[in-house]
Amino acid sequence: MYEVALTSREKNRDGDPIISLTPAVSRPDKASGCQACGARQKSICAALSSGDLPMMAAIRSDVRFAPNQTVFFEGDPADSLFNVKQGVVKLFKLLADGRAQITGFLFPGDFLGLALLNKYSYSCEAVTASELCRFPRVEFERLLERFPALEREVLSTASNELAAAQDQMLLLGRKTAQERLATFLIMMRRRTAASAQADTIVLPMSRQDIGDYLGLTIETVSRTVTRLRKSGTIELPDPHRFVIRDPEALAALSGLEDL
Amino acid sequence: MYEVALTSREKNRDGDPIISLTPAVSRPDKASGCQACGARQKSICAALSSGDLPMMAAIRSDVRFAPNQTVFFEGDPADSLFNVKQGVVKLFKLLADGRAQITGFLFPGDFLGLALLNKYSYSCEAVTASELCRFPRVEFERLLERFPALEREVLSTASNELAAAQDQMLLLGRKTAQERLATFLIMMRRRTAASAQADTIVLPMSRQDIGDYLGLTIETVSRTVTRLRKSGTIELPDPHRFVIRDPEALAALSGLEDL
DNA sequence: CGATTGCTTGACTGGGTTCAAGGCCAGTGG
DNA sequence: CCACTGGCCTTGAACCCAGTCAAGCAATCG
Repeated sequence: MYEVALTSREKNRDGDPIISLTPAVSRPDKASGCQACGARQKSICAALSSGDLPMMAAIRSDVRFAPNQTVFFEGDPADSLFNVKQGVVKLFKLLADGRAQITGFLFPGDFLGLALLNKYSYSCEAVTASELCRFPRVEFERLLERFPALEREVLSTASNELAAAQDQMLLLGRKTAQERLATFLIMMRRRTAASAQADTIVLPMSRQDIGDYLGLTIETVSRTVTRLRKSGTIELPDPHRFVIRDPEALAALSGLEDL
Repeated sequence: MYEVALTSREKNRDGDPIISLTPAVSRPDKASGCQACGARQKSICAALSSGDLPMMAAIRSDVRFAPNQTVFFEGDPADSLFNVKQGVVKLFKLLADGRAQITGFLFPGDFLGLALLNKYSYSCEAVTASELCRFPRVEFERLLERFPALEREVLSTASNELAAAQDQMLLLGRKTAQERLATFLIMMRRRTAASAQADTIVLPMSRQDIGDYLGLTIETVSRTVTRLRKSGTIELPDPHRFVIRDPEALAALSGLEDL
């Protein structure tokens, strides 16, 4: 098993050479079809009919990652695209001195790997133990040509991400710490919606990750969480479990229209 | 002619109803073909062969906008897509209290209008007198279905914008004022590259716009410009004309790898 | 001309960062 | 079983970068 204890941030600080590790736990699994995939309905694969699914199954394989393990680094040759099947992964960019900006957290069903010039323009790391469905780029592009509905779906996904990115720019450029955290909690609640306990959201990422996503330090995240807690807007059974006591108050703080 | 003196920011602050104005100066111009279009080579239209161009020409029309005139507002029905032919336009989002975040400046050849749920998720306003090439959404989508190369090009454009958006998130979340401005100048230089005077860049937008793009106030923009000027990195023949005296120093300040 | 608009500059403030310490908990080893 | 350790989170105190408030200047325009 590879040494994966260091985060990419620390690697960068120490000036170690940045080398993409092959997955520590990899289970090529082409045999298993896509029918049984739990993420299928939520992912781009939904664009294909059951009859066409085997075409996709033929080129895919499963890869697993331990928490904090790197999927790929910014600058790596972008020869794969992925669908998240299980777990949570993060996309991020680094500055030379180690400052990090997480550009997104990806959940089951989310798609990643669009790239230009055949280089990834961001790094990807597992937040929790994760399972990704991998497609070699060349074969995937052949699939896009063959199935316009799939390409349409990818374009739709990209448009979605673009809109989310613009929201995030508004957050990073103009919102206060409290507005950022409130917005974040509401967005996470939307993603987890339709679960049994709609108002309890479990955030598997660390305070550092939340800070790197919201453009804040861990201290500010912690203090702001405390403030929301003391005001009665949220409750914290444990540091990763957020119970939203007053959704309206949270929405009012977030600068968003609705929940 | 319509009253267009108020900016959208002021409109919002004053609580006026937000209504999309029809272009003050509109010249439907379907007759003119696309062959003579100066923006053609730089835009998505380049994906179509000369033989297929008339299909596109048949559905397009020209619209002109005066400086500060609104092309569309966030929330408007997204029934058009546009290509910038001349001038500069900005895309932006507003918070309820008037805080604004510009998510992008668009130059000739740039494409805009991708939207979900048939609503624009951002507003668009002319920075300078501009001419846009307009496509009705429904017809444009038929074109996408008919010409896979065009759809591929749109997807490529969206990927590009996504990468740019991620860079901007890094800037807004983690860079200092000086790093933001240096990055901005370098990006603008790249866009204007290959012109006669490569190191003189003309920025038509106001300090307010630059601030709204970089997540800063006009005062901070102004002070930072002054600092770069006094350090000899840049020179300012006039407030909108930036001469880059020391590109390497600027790159070093920006946190970017190259110019 | 005076008035307005856009940019700059100065003085002061404050929200968020930095630096530092302490608490909590799970894992480990004596 | 308990001391020790390290990771993660929280809290406090001091600081600082960018924001706020205010004034002044140059160019444009009615």
